[in-house]
Amino acid sequence: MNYWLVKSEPDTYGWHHFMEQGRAVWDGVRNYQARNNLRLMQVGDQVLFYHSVTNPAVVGLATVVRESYPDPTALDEPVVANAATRPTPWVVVELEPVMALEKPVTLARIKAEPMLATVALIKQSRLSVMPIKPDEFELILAMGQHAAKSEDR
DNA sequence: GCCAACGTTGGC
DNA sequence: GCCAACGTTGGC
Repeated sequence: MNYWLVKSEPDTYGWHHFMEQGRAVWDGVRNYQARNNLRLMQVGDQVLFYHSVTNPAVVGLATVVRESYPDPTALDEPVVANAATRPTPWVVVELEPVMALEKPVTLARIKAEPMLATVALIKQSRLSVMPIKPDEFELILAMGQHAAKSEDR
């Protein structure tokens, strides 16, 4: 099993919206590195759901329920002239929520944790779909389940 | 609202 | 193939 982190702006598509829908087609990714990561996702992989821009934090856990297929929202775009023979290069996966974290793991806490200094979230702040190492994943999840810490929010 | 970092585009 | 200009993302 692999572990990932996906970003979404809460004002555009937040965790609560995701929970209400119960399932999301993760479309609109238009970055090759992020696309490559989508292609590697397998059913059952665990996905951290991160809110960017507004109160940046990991807020929930999701899982992959359908592997990558061509992004239907890309078909209208003038990406490829010969669309008849060459499909869009962009893909989607489908995700379902597993649980909300008891306490959001803020970007500030992630940055303050030495063991998380190498996560792509920090090193490559603009990447919207990134792999997470198992140890890092477990730590972030644990940080989100410990209601004790009082220093933030 | 500002700005730094990054990715993409297009001229040469 | 290089690089400047430009657009976008995302933290603060």
